[in-house]
Amino acid sequence: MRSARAIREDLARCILHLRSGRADCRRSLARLMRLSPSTAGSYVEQLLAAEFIRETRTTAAGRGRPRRLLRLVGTAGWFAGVEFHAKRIQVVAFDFAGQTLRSELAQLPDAVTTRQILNTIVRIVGRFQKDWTQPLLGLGVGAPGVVDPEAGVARSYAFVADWREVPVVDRLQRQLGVPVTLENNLRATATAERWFGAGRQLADFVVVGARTGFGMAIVLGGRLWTGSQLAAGEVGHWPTGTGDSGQLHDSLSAPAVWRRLSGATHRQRPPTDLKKQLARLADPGSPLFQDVVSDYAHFLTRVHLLLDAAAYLLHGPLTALGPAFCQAVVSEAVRLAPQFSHRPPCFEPTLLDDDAGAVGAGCHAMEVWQPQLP
Amino acid sequence: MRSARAIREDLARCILHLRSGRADCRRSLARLMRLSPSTAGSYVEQLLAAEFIRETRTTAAGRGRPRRLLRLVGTAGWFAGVEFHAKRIQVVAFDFAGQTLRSELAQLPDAVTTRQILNTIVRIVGRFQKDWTQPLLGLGVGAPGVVDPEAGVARSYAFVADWREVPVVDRLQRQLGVPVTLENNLRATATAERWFGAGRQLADFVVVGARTGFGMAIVLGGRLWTGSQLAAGEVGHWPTGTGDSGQLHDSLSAPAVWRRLSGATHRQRPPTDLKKQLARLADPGSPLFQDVVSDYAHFLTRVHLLLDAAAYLLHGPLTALGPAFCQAVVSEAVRLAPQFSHRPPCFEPTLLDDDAGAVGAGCHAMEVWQPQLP
DNA sequence: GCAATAAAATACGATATTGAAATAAATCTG
DNA sequence: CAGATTTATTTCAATATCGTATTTTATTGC
Repeated sequence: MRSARAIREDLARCILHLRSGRADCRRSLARLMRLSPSTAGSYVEQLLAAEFIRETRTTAAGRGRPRRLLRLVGTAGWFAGVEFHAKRIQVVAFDFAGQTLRSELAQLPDAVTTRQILNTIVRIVGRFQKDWTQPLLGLGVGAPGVVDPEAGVARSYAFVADWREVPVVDRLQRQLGVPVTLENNLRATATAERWFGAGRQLADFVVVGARTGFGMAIVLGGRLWTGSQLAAGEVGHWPTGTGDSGQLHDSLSAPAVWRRLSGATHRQRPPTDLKKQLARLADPGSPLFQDVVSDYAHFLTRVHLLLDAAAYLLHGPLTALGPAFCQAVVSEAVRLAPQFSHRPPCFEPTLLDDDAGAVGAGCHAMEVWQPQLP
Repeated sequence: MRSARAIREDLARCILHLRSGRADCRRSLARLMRLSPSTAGSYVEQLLAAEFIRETRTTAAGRGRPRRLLRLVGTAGWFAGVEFHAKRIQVVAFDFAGQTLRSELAQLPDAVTTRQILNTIVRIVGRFQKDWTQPLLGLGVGAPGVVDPEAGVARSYAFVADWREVPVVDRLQRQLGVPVTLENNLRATATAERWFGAGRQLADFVVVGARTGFGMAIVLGGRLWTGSQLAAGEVGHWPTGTGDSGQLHDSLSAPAVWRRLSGATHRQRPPTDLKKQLARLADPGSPLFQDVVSDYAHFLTRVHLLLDAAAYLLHGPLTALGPAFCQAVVSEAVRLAPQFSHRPPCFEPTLLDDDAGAVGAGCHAMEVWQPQLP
């Protein structure tokens, strides 16, 4: 016999493999999970009985007996994902099969409070719940700043005054009555990449997040690395140059790049349509542009020499600078570290939308969900 | 039923837990491996029958029934570990319980060839084998340069002319008739830290290797990170400053630091007793010393902001500069990144000896070994 | 000294997973 | 088109692991 918990875990893993497309029939499940074909068959039978999955047609591709394709039943339930920062809150919902159902973006008032943020989450998700007859299976939250996923507590975030030691999971779980997971928003973005973006093919990659600040989320061997003090990827504080003048935040964040390209002063606020403005300012020939490229290349070179990840995915407004920007950065990196020439680092703008953080947060909820069987 | 392979793996894990001291009785084994008490008992019974472990006395610590302590039988066999670079080769042997049996250091001739290196390994290990009646259970090799552990092939190493695509594992396995593992020598050092050094308590740490070159080995979540192109930790190629002048090799490696402290020119060869010379040159008050400290602090700050590892362990001749050096680096790092002040990065000289690389290589062999039961 | 308490190890029936062989369903081959 | 080949699934007896209850062996308190 095996513990009921272990079996639930295995069944949940089956579902994750089917949802990701890594497996699509009994045999591929068996191969992926190192199970015997008979065990995979028995698991599938249970999941079929519980109506979590359904057998679609059998497709004959190639020689032997065709596979009996398995697909998740979308109507078995849905997951919600929330991501926010001081100014706005993004909520998405997708069904059991991973299909997006809804997406909602709400602006937050100036000087927003912790209370207001949590209430907004509850209100929007509650509305989704009311509009949907199927059960909400889990909610994932991607919060800015320092976040402790294990404890379910958001530790700190500079841009919301009273956001300190917020027991997000406890609070939302109580109010919504569903399992809640918490993760840093940039790391949630990395999870979205792993499920729906370039990370589907990659075991290890880095998300480079250039927004208000500048940070990184690191996935190595398929696992999100949060750091021993929950502070991995805080490269925005890297000192620039050898002196102790500024930090990378001041030169590589989205507002900083906008200022550098537009010639705006530090006092000028970045425009609300930052992406559009950046797209307009992108001129690969200009020395200002090349300065930015050079700084990014120095950064990329160092990170790639240290981590040797398979890909570096750029998120945030700077994607508006286009693939030419990333290509220029890679070229410059190869110049800085000639040994890269053999296989240059893969630094690319993300293919995901702006709701990637919310989607990724929902993915976290999806990853921890487990079926409850009779 | 379970596959014989899966059971062998579980039994091997039992032995690793017992050797590391994480477990010392049936119950603690069950807890660590998430087994039922009865299963743990049955495993222990098998290992006792095969004489891999032995029951020592029962110690009563605390209330309830005292644990029946389990210990590995040292005479069940032994492991060998080899580490080398262009100039010397280090071989160690330790028994099944992890006790060091022998250690041998051999100098290599100038312009040494691949053939000579492999022959030397075979000769020394063969001699060990002849002197020892118990069976050699595995040999681990820690090779310099780029190494592919999965393929068992050493890809390249600049300082041995014909060291390119060397099938180390194949070759040695054939000649010695025992399982052979291969790893980069600095990463092997990290494995030694994990088994016998500061890494015993740590799930994630970084080995900073300042020798002829300057590099890092990264352990995250207990797993050695080799990089997607086998090139993780090659920070020696980091460009220094924002210009494109030199790289960290030129300022942080052991010979470089010796030159900086002693005022020697680039043409002067570092002395053979580098450690002694460095110990003599260590003067925390001197501006030369503080320059080195500053450069190390810049490096540590960046790495710690990126990785947030629990510890950074300095290996190589620079340990002769004493703990004062590391403390100075940490102080300077805290000055560069004030957010560290709350919990400064742990940067310390290793407590292991110079044979750490060889020991770690042997640990790799130990980790992959599996019992063969009737 | 004798219950009460506590922790570790063992006993044993129940059962989930396994390996090997059988079966199923397609393509390929001559 | 029949048989060989290939791949996927199912069958079924064998058994390793589990959960629970029980036993063992110590300390503690009265």
